[in-house]
Amino acid sequence: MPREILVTSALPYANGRIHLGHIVEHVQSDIWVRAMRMAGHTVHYVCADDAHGTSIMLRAEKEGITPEALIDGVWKEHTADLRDFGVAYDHYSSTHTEANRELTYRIWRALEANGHVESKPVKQLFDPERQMFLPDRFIKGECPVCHSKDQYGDACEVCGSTYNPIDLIDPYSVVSGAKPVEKESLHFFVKLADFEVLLKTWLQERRAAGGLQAEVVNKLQEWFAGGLRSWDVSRDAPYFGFEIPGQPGKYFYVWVDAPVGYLAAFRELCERGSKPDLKPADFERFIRAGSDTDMVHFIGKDIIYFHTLFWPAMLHGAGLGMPTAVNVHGFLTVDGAKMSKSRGTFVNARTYLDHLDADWLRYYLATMLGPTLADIDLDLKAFEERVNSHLVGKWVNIASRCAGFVHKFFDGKLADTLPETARARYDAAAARLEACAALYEARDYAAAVRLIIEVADEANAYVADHAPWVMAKDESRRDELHIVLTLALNYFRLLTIWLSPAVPATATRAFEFLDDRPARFDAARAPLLGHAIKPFAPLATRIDPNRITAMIEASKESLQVKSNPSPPNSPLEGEGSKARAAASPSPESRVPSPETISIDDFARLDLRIGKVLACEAVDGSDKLLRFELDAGELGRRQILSGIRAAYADPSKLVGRHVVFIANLAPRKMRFGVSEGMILSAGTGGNELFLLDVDAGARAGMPVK
RNA sequence: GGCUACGUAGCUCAGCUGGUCAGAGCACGGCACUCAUAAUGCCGGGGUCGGUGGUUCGAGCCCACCCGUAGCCA
Repeated sequence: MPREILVTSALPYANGRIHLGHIVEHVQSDIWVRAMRMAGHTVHYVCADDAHGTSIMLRAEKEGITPEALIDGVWKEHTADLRDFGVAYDHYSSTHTEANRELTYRIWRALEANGHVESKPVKQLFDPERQMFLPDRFIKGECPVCHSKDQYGDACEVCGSTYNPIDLIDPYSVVSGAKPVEKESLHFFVKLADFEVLLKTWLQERRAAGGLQAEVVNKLQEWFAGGLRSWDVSRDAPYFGFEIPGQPGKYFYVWVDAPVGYLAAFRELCERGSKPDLKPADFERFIRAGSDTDMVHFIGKDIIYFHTLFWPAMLHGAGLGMPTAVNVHGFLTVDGAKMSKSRGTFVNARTYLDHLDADWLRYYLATMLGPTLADIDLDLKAFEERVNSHLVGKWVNIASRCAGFVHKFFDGKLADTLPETARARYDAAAARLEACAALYEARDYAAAVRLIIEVADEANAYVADHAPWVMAKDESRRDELHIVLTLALNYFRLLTIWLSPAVPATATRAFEFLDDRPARFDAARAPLLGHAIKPFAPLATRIDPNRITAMIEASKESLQVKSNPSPPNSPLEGEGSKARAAASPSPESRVPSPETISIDDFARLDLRIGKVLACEAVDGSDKLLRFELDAGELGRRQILSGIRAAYADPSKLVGRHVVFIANLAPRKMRFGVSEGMILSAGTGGNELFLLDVDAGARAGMPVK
């Protein structure tokens, strides 16, 4: 039964660029939308920039422009990035629109009228210089637990503890540097507890219907167990956002109007009349309670809370329909680790596009994406191999190896009919791939692609078994040859149809070659016969690994911010590891080893693993860094180490493991006692590299 | 700290309600083929399914504990 579905992706924040983490989500939803359309459903696909909040206000100020100018520029960039990744929104709006203001007000007034709003005074830190309340992330100070300096107001990055910004020692405003003062102000709250029963019912019902993943519901049970607190939805001026009606100086917290932005974008789409199947009146039909249309959200696991508690509660409280599904995905890691600016694995969408093809990443992501919220890893080597092998070696290769014969011997035309055995073969493959429709719908793209590639293997084996290049030499076998080529190219068409949601641009080129434009999965049921194809041109090229390397290099943020006219091979300028490797002496030319020592001599050294708890430059010294190490059973160690020239940003070292000598006699220095020595490789100066240890090692472990 | 996931061949992952479940792809080795973007086909080596106990006639699959990883704690 065809459905009418409104699909959204989480709104990217207008205070930053689109990066590969965002792309996972937009590609996931885009593939879903394309697949659902090909299955015959009517889908409306919208998104928007999330344009409000303190961060945007302050950044605009810093750049000396209005917030409107800032978000306008970012919008242009975001939409171009997404478009070039093949993500085809019907409409991409912004939360800073009149449509959104109206809808936000409408929902708010309904919540108020239904008695779901309360107000009470709240004490918060206030910047007396800037005359503004400070969000947690805009206050820094010393951690009340481990006493690390310069920690944010919500949590300590060194010891991981969470606290209230009021508990920070010596807090200061990130905005002005002033010492914040406590100040009271009236805040407005949505009484979430009013919706507890409703939400529990909704969650169970959605879970049963497949609209929510079991893991998500589990997660939410925790929050229910703790009781639902009222949700603080107001912020005081100055704030870039919508003023609360009837409350001058009070603004809606950005998380109120952000999800409403889904609906506002959809309303704009309805009113714009750009889609023949959508009229202005459809808006109310979609959003009303009890609508038979669907609303499906795609989000990351970090914002589950907002979309499964606040958002449905707001909608219901305002008398509107709740979401049909909230599909949650995990985070993207690169080469098994969190994206890192210094390693160059924090890649902006545009940087990727400057070096690589969008469909390559879309394909790789499709092979990794499943219905769970497991994180997905972009393994750069696997990415290269899989794209080259699957896309070029298996899929496109089928067309590439057959096209020449068809043009040479048959004037570019496929056979008019397939004999029974060949037809049976086609039908079996087509029937097998129909399972992909359900897999796409269930967001198990990885399973769908696995199936498709299995059939591609089958197709290549078929070609190899029938060896058209042998038949081609025998004029009496022309008909036989024609059949083999026709079936092989129909395999190719079949695969292309099912692959097209994942790799739309490449599929479009493939269909141009076939001179065929199937819009539905249904088209795969009947093979293409008696049909002329176009000359073959390469549909997809292999990934040159150098381009991946170039992309990573381009993404590296120099650790050394200040421009230091250093030698070209400075390790701090974009790593330069290859340059160093090339410059290092060959094994043959190595300096002769110093005299040998006995195992006992070595045993005298107590080498240990230490975890860096804190690291900072020592005031008054231009060489020293002060380390605080977790040495496991040995407790904590303070070590002063002269490697500052090589590690300009000591905070980046916090959390990593180092190797140090634990039984070196403590040494009193001008800046304190150093209890050991941290090992690093290199010749000194800025040519120093801390030793690393493989994952699994723990603080305090002996090194032997 | 509490909670929630996850931990299967070198790499990325499949393994449905416990009973050919020890698998696939890539990588690697050998052979074949030469139509094709050195693409394709066939064969092969490789894992005590994180660890330890337990439930069961039988456990990657269920339970407990431990270790490791990730995330969440409004």
